[in-house]
Amino acid sequence: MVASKVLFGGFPGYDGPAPPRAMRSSRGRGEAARRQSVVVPHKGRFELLATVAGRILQDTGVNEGQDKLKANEQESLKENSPSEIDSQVSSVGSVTNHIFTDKRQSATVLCVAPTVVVPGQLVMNEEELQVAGAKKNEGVVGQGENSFENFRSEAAATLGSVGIIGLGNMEFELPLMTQEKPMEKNVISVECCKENRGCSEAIGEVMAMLDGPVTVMNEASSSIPEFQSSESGDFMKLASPIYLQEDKDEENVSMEMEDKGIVVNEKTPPSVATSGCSKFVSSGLAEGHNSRPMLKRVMCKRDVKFSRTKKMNSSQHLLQETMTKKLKNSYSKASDAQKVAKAVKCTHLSKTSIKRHHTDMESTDSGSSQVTLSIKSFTVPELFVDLPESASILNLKRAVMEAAMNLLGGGLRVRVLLQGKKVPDEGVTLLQMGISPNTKPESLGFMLEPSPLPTSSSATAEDPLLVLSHAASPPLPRYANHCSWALAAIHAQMDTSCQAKNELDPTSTVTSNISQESFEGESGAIVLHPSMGTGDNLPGLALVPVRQKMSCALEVGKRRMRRPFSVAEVEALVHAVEKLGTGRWRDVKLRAFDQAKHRTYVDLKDKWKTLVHTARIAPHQRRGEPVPQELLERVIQAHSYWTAHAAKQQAELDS
DNA sequence: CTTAGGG
DNA sequence: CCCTAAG
Repeated sequence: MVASKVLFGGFPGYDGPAPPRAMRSSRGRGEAARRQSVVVPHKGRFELLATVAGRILQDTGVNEGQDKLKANEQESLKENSPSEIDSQVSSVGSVTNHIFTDKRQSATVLCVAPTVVVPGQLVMNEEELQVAGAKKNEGVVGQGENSFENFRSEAAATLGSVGIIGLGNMEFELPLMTQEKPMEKNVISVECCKENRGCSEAIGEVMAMLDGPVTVMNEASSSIPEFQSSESGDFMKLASPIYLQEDKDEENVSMEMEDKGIVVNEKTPPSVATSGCSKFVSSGLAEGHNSRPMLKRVMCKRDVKFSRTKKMNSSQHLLQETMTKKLKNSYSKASDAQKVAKAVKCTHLSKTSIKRHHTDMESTDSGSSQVTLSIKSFTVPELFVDLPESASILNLKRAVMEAAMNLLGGGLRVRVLLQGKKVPDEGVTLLQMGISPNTKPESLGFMLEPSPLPTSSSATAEDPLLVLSHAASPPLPRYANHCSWALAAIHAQMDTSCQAKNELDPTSTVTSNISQESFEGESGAIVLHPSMGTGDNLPGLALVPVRQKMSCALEVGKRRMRRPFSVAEVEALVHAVEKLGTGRWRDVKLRAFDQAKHRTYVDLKDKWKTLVHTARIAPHQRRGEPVPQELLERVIQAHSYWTAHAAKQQAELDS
């Protein structure tokens, strides 16, 4: 009696990191340095950019066009050797914790099946998916050493026309932390094919949890009413096509994604025992060895609602604009709707929890208790990319990729946090650290920090920290693809969320604060927040700006990301300077950029300097987003005025 | 911490 | 944007 489980890891029904906190005072950078180093002290979530990084390094590519699919595939087949990024990963104590190793791929792959798999980025609707899937047989989770690749290939072959499995579509369970009920609240799991319980019931349960219709298909991609039990254990592949809901409003550019369907943690997830999952995996692995496990697909219809917000003052960031515009444009064009879907899908994918089942652990049972950890979410530092609107999607992807790689720069490493504090001694065992099966999940956390060493040198050391270095990954070619997309999507979504709140008119003297959220992102990261915990109205996967040390850490030695001033910001700056003069940048900051955490008064001062310069040079010599002549003239005016009239006692005028 | 400027 | 001397 093989008990299969369907783990809906991809549907953020979990609790996410703590919600964003209030902002701190708005004083220069000093604060950044003082920021707390708490990453996700909350649910012990594994906020891990490493995840992304890992995916970047090893994941499959997302294809823009079906035609590129094969090319990418081949490319990946020959050049992609997951082992390159083999996990230098920790072996905290006796627990070996590989994250991106090919060795355990067999185990990993098997986990793929029971995980929510959102096939590709191009899936637009069920029909399409079905059609695509009907062309060939369902991809089957492979076995053996190359299972991952096999799966990937097969999935690609199967879902080729609809893209390839994307980021975060797999579940990984990191056997690092002890959790009595690791899955609880985090993964929707359904007992399938268990004893008298029919799969149909399981599906029904899933449907109930997802609050949406679920179509179960067999290998022939034909819908089957009931999920049949298989002796070798069933593997269900869950796809959740995202539907777009057309919105008439053409004016609004910003969009807000609202995927209610993703909020599933409301419902009480069926209790699941880790062991059960492991068993499932292991059993599946064992049995699937000789007989390829059936891969079935369950499609869960989901609606992604796009609600546009009102005005969108010239956006704060170029990418923001570009992205939104792209989205908008594509949105308007029926034929391009897919692009939107792509972005959405990516976002969706990125939100997918990443867990991993570590079957090897089973045998480690030498007296000590098993410690299992499941990664539910990860944090991705903010990325900014500038692109002209004329840039192609590919350009965008590459740019994002570059940004991501740049971010990863010197490498990142994972730091274990126990009760909010870094665990310095990496040789200590979990037991010694008090990480036992009874440890409260929330007491354990992780954070990313820049690798102290320039590159991967630390990898050689026994440094149990996971070190990710882009040195190990050939840049764009194949990893770039979908990961960049995912990141881009993340950013895009974040942007939209910002805009949603940015209803203030920068020109307004009093309320010329630029969108809080958008600027707050400076603090560093956005957390893919599976679900804020409650309310169905809450976007299941809100991106939560998080202020954390990590961002600081990542900033170490690195030049700050370039964030061109938007016209709106320039406007705000000019307005403020007109009023305060050119010698009180602190006040200007407070007055017009109080919420823009990433704009220091020095930045404003510098910007003013460049503005003055810009205003003086010939228009054709200017670069970047063109600043309205009107503004430039005001710059000249204000500049000359204030240089003449020493900053009198204008102090009263402000306040 | 702020300013003011050069790099 | 960064770096820094100065105040």
